[in-house]
Amino acid sequence: MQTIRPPRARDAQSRISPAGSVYEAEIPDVVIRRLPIYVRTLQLLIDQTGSESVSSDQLAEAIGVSGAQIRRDLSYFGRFGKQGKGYDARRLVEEINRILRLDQTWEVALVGFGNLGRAIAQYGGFVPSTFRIACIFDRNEDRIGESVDGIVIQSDVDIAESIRQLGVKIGIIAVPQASAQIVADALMEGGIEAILNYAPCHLRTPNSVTVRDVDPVGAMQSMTYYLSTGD
Amino acid sequence: MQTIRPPRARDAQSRISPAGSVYEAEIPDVVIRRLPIYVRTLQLLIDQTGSESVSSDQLAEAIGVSGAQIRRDLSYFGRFGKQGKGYDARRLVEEINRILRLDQTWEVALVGFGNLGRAIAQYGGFVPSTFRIACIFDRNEDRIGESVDGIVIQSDVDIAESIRQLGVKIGIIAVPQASAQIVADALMEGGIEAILNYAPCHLRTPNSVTVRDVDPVGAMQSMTYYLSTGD
DNA sequence: CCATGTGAATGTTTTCACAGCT
DNA sequence: AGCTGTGAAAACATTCACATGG
Repeated sequence: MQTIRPPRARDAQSRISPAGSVYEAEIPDVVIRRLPIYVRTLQLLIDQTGSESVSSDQLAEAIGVSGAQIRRDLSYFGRFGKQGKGYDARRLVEEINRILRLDQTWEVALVGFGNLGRAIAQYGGFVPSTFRIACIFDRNEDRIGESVDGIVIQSDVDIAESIRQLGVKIGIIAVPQASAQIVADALMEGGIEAILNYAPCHLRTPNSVTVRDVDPVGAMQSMTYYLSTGD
Repeated sequence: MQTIRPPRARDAQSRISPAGSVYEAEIPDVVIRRLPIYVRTLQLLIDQTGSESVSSDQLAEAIGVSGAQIRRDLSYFGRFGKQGKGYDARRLVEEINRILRLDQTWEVALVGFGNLGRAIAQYGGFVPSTFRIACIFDRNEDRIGESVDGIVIQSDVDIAESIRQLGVKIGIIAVPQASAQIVADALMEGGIEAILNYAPCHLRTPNSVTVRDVDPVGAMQSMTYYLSTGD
């Protein structure tokens, strides 16, 4: 997934400088995007090796980045390590989850219940149940009324009202390109703040809405550039 | 899709400097990753507005980037525009497709035929049939032998031999994290050159193999950082 | 005029390298 | 001795702004 318009960090953390004055620390979005990988890999290291303590270089090695990058990234948020020792793995997981606000459950609206939408709904991978699909919408009459896991599929006409009612802040767009902007507009009308966009197109949204594009086809199409000639 | 280890451009284009000496123009991977979006959006503009000619600013506006970026990106590969006029949309599509080597069909190996793998196999979105799933593998006895679109699902034991036989260069990993590296190793043993990785982990590969990670969960987990407080 | 293509400037991200703490 | 946290440097990416040419 490669977002072309990089959403910038709004909602900047404020920090106190040594001199005591308050300044805004604008945390790069590229850093925010890496944090989930740190959490996931820390969890893996805990489960596999049972290690309590992890150094930035150990974590870096497992992820395939540099230790300096991890230290720099974490330094945006505070000081979590012990010199000479490393990081307490379990505590670091908690800290990052707190930073990312993954220490609570978020309800999600899924729009589009075709092949892709169905796969997303069935997917168990939103693992520690941080995310819960609270409502599903489709425009297809045949699908409306059908229910999955106790969730009745609603008409896309109800998107705005329904998500506002439920207070859902995160939406997943799994509809064809032609309807994606219309769906995005409806979600925004309902007060959405974040969109995971599977449609292969750019969504027009204000800066207050975070968008992440999931684009496996684009990823494939860019890899062919590097393939060897001569076959 | 967010690759953390950015694969660097190998296989650099060589160009002739004005003075006549040959130098390597290393094209940034971030540029390569944008090209599919340019093609896709150009196609959209052609279909929707029927415009023959497109300026960098028009294309940029449709994508949500700057015109300068598009001009700079294209300049890595040549001079495709007409001053005062813009780009011939149809020709630019062809040129970029040629650069990306999307002017041919690529056979793909899919590993993992669970929920996700099935969704990928059924997915019609590898649209202009640039990619064709040539073989599918799974480790589950029950699934082996099953056939989809005339493709018989094979045992994962056969990965290396089978893809070498067929000359497949692109693999899709749609297996759980625990098996992902094993599958990647098998694919590499069979001579794979590019991997689209849906497993939420870092794959250890030599630089000669391009990897793109597809990570919708990570994308979601990073968006929560920006959600409004207060409820 | 209009819009490309590109040096130069600017902005962003990563890495280096080491003082300082355990 | 080992590893963090971070200034400073380097590498990388984007934007500015304009000469150039249809």
